[in-house]
Amino acid sequence: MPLSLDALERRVAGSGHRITAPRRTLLGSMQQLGDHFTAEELAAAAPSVGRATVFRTLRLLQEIGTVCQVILDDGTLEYRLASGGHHHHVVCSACGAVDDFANADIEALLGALASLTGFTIEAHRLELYGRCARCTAPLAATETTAS
Amino acid sequence: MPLSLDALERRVAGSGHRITAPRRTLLGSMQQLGDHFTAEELAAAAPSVGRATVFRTLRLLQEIGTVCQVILDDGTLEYRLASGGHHHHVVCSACGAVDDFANADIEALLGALASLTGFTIEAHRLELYGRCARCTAPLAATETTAS
DNA sequence: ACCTGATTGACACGATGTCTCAGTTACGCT
DNA sequence: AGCGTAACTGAGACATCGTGTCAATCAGGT
Repeated sequence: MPLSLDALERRVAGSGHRITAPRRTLLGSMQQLGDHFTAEELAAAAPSVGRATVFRTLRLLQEIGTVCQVILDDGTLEYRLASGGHHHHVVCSACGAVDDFANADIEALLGALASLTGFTIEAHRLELYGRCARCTAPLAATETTAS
Repeated sequence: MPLSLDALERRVAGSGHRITAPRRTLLGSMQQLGDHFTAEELAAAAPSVGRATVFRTLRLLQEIGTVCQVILDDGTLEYRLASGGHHHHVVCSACGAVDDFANADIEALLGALASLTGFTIEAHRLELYGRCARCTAPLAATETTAS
């Protein structure tokens, strides 16, 4: 749990938005849901909050950089409390774990791609899919463990 | 127009699927729609084909690698006749142009990221957003691009 | 305590895609 | 050429995910 509820609330307040009971509830639920969650899971975890508010709050938190989207392998969306700053995701296709990473090499590569394509790159998405260390190991040893 | 209708049909047939009138219609419409199109545009361009079939065919063509998805900046999906093979997209946020590119450096970088994250990378998505050469030029004249 | 705009919940709506199912069709086989 | 069968199709109901509307409520500066 890298971010306290307090810190999250301060981020909301600091961005010029109000701290309300539903928002507090949602922030708390997000922490309890852990690493990553769908909008639906969040709505289910906070039944006292209206669906529209769940989506509105998710959008707000994305705008202020407190939450980020993860696009899964199959194209579905999950959300995740962001540690902050620009980063990318690695998603384990076996256990669903999501990790962040930021890599200067990628940003450098984008510069090269800019001249290659003639585009001025303004933004990008990069998502990696694979198996995390924990899920790779048992697979190599005995193929029975998984799924 | 790199791929003839014939070539497209042969790809479908070659993958063990039938050539039917709706599929032929859709392939033709895709070519006429040009570079990239939404499912809805395709459905509108081929009104004789049922909506379900449009989506089914898009899925089929994705599976056999004839069509690929482009995730736009705002998260919406477009489709595109794939030149084939693994590649990435650059999307112009001004005119909507979509370009492909494949880059060995990226694949190399993924190897480095694998050891960095401990993941075994199996797949990835990379989409770039920016302005194509044509859209960058007039902008540079009037206003200096930043960020 | 008061004011006022931000926020909310309920629900209708919209966009995008899938499922079902009875009817049709491609195409390998004879 | 004719047949049989599994693949395919269209129509429309349904599922999922998210947004718009609007009257009621609330946070937080004064």
